[in-house]
Parts: sequence; C-alpha cells; structure tokens
Amino acid sequence: MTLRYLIRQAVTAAARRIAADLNNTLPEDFAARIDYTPALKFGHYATPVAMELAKVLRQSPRAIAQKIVEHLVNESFSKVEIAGAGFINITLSAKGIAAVANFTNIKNWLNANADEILTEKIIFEYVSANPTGPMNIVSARAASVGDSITRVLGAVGNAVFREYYVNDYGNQVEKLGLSFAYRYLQKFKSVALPDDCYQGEYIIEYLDKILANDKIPENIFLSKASIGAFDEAAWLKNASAFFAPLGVRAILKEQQKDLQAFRTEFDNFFSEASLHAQGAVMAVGAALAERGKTRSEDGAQIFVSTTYGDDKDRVIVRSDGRPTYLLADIAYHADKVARGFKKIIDIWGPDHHGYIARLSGALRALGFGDAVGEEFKVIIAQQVNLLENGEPVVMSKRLGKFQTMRDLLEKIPIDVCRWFFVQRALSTHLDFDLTLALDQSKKNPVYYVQYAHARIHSIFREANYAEHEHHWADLYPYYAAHSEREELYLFLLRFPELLQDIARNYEIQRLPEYLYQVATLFTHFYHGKNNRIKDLQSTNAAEAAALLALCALAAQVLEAGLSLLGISAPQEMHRNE
RNA sequence: GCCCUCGUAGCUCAGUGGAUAGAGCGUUGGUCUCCGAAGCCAUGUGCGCAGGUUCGAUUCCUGCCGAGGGCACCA
Repeated sequence: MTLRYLIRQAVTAAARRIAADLNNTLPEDFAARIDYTPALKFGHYATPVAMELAKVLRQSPRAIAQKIVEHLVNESFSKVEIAGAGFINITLSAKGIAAVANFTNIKNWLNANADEILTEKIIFEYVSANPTGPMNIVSARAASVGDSITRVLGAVGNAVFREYYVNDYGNQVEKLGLSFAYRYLQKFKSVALPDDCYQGEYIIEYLDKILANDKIPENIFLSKASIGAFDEAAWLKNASAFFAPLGVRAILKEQQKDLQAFRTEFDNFFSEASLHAQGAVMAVGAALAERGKTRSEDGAQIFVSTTYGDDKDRVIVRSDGRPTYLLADIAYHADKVARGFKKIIDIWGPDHHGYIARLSGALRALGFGDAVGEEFKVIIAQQVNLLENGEPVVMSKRLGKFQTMRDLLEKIPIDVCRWFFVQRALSTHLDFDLTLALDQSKKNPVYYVQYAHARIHSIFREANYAEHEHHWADLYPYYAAHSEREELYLFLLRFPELLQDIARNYEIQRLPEYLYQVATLFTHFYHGKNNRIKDLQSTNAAEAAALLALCALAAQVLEAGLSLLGISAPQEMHRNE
C-alpha cells in the first residue's frame, strides 16, 4: 500500500459518510483527489475534496472540510487541518507511515501495490519502422520512451506484451526489391537508379552480404557473360521479387541489432505479410461490410469512418481489388483484439496522426471498446531536431551528416541518449542538443543522478556497510523533525505512487524529473550537518544505522528508477577526460 | 483549407484545475584540514493576446497572433 492510497481510502470514506448524512450519494467511482502539499510545513498530503464537493453537497467548502476533519480522527494521522479556501492538510503519524513502509525491499513493495491500479493485459506497439532502411532519430526516441513505459507498466503489475509491426508487404517492399535489383545490375552496367528507388548506399552493403551468403538462382544471377543480351525488364521483375524478402530480412536484422544496443527489447516482431497470407486482411474488410460500415465507390470499397469522427471516409480496398495499408492495419489491430488484449497502445510517428480517427473508428465499428476496460490509445512521437552548437544538424546522409539511430549511438553514450529522450514528453517536439549531450557532460542531469547513486555507495564503502534488508517502518522517528532526512524519506516513499501515475497517463518524463529531485534531496541530506554517518557511527550507532538504511532506500529507488529508463546505476563514477 | 504539437526567467525546459509558478544552463560572488567539489550556498519584479467554463485556469474550451510538423486508391 502507498501513503496516498491510505489517505485516499480514508478521505473518500469520510466524504461518503458526510454525503449520506446530507441525504446525498456520491457516484460509485468517486475517489477523493489526494495531492502533495507544496511544502512539508503544510503537512504531508493535501486534498481539495471539500471544495470539489461544495456544489453537489450545497455546503460551504469550509463546512464540508470541517466535517471531513472530524471523520478523519484516526491513528494514522497526527494532524488534519483546514487551510485556505478549504484545503485539508494531512500529516501522517509515525504509525500511519509505519503501516505503509512495512516493506524490506523496494522491488517487493512495488509488487505488493499492484492492487491499487487496474492491471490489464496490455499490448504495446512501438517503433515499427519500415524495414526499408536504417532507423532514424524518431525511432530512437520511440524506442527509448516505449521501452521505458512498458517497463513501468510491468513494474506496477500489468502484463505487457511488447510488439513491433513489420511492414513487410506492399509498394515499399517492392521498391526495396527493385532497389536491390538495380544496385546488382549496376555492378555490371552503367544504369541510373530510378527516383522512386531507395537512394541510400546501405542497399549496396546489404546486397553484398546477400550475394556472399545466399544462393542466387540461375535466372537472377548475373555475370559479364549473361549481361550481354538479356530481357532487362523481365529480369528486373524477377530480381525484385527475389531480393525483396531478403532485403527486408537483412534490414530487419540490422534494426534489431540497433534496438538491442539501445537496450530495447520486444516480445514479438509481427509480420504484415503474414496477415495477407492468412487472408486476414480481406476478411476484416468483409467483416466491416457485414456490419454495414462500408460503401462502394468507383469500384473501390470505402470504410465510412466519418461515422466515427474522421474528416472523410477512407478507401480500404482499391478499385483494382488490392487492399490499402489501412485495411491491413485494421486487420492487425483486430488481431490484437482477438489475442485477448484489453488495452491496445501504439506509439506512432508524427506522420501518422491523421490515422488515429480512422483506425479507432474501425475498431469501434468492429465492436472493440464497447466493453468497460477496453481501450485503444495512440501516442504520437513528435519529431526530433538535432542541434550542434545550437545550430540544426542537416539530416542528409549524402552530405555525410548525422541521421540514423546508429550514428547517434556511436556519438553519444547510451545512458545519455536514453535520458535525453525520456526527459521530454513524447508528444512534443524535441531539440536534442548534441553539444550538451557531450561537451557539457559534467552538467548533464543523467550524470548528476548517477553521481548521487555512486556517492551513496561511496558512503557504504566508507562505513563498511554491507547491503541487507531494512525495516524502514520502524525508523521514521530517526527521520522526523530533521528536515533533510524527512523530506528525502517521504519523497522516496512517493516512488510507487509516481509509477502508478505514469502507468495511467504514460507521461514517462516525470520519472527522470523525479529521479533528479531524489538526487537533489539526497545531496541536501548528505550535506546536512547532523547527517555525517561516519561521525555518528562512534557516537550513536543506532542513528548511524538508521541513516544508512535511508541511504539504502535512496540507492534502491535510484537504481530501480534508472533501470526502468534503461540507464545504468554505477557504484563508482569515473571521468572520461 | 484541414489536422497535430508548441508559445512559462537571458537560453533550454518542469509544472495529472488548486495555497508564495519551479529546475538546469548562463551571469556574479562565496565555498574542499570535513562519508566523492560531476557537489554546496547566495544571486531572478516570467505563464503570447482576448474571451469562456469553474469556488478557483499557466493547466480545460473558443478565437486571434507567432513557431514547427503532417494531410494519397503510399506504407
């Protein structure tokens, strides 16, 4: 249980009783909002519930607050008072804190709090870059954020399945095959690469690997002899079809390597082509038609997405009979529903935001979302601007400039990359300052947080402390009334509350913010005159032990938090100069 | 034309509708006989403009101004 949960239960119960006394009933899902106080002098937590209920209960906020305060006489609270227009400020007693802090290890505590939020079977799709080239910086951002959010979702008790959708079907793949074919042909003949082919040099690298490792069929294989007289158009067609799947495979493999280097794991790579092969794509089109959600126009089949708030209806089967990408995507998401997921969350690139209305409309047309607890959510990953010395970096590989996820990783340490990407809300444009990430590394927030963690371990070394279990529930008397200790301790106890919030709103940027604050509060504690553990060890061993336990809690929170962000928590820091 | 994101301190940005709006960088000045100075302390008259909803708006809604991105029977 978390402190906030304890208070919410008590305040909500009090509010219900007061409403009942006034012959009023609060909605079933009513729960009092519990906030943090701006400063400890106001208490530990605060609730504006009296002000929120003033209208519905037809009483003044202060009158309601007064009644709630009377109902909150409870051994868990040492002080409950009204402030301002009707805030109720709550100070927990040592007993109340002990009841919550009765864990001996932060990870056990996180697991024990799973009942405080709705835990669901979630499928989380992110990155899903086209298998037609190296991954770009937005993919790196989506990888960092998506991976961290899934770790948080898991940490608070959800079953999360991480999936990557591979667009290994359609025009783009055909173009990829054609690009390989032309690059192969170019080895024997001077021929220009068509404009609609992938221009990147990486195609040649992958081609050379394929030529070296795969068996090339006779009708595809080229030599100086065969190049003399042959049907180039026919050959291009065959060669494209041959190279396309091999190209996809090779590129996907490289993407997976990059993702691993980015400390991003997936449970599954889902092939779009497999949906087409099963007939699932056309089947879902038929399902939409059966439900009366489509119409025909010029031989094309059109999904009436305007019924669901879209700007215009969308083609799902072209007039030539081929399905559009949208229909495949609908089939893919219908497949997620069929697999039993209750929450479907996607991170998409900035060019896909127009797709949200039509896809969520299609899911609703198919019946998903009618049941309580079913949810489809799309988070748009906005673009990333790379800056160097304050100037935008031109995104052109041809000019030898910076562009890919791998380029980034080669230049910037992974811990810094991950931190920078999760530091800002995914839905906002991000300026990634390479100069700041590198040159000002000493002022880099990620190092500040890691440094705090390393410093705790330095204390452990100095104090000859061996890590073991602690019973923090009994130690609050050592922390109360010492502002640096108490602020640190109470802030650390918010950790699971924060993770629950992130699991609900996906705002991962709050985690680095919190960790930075933990590092700051720890540093304040560390510099406190009465907090010198080394001195206390000879004068008051029990107090020294209590402070070591506080340090251990801080270290556990920092380590757990950094780990959720895919960032290392070193026990010693070394400058690279 | 429509859609998305964003206008908060000199700069980069926090701030799930609440009590004196916060950090970092930069500036200036202090600070290592002391568990790590990647630290600490001091130093600041800022929510683009106009309405609306609300007991209460930086936060939600509408309009305007400004910045960036996106709008296929491509994927």
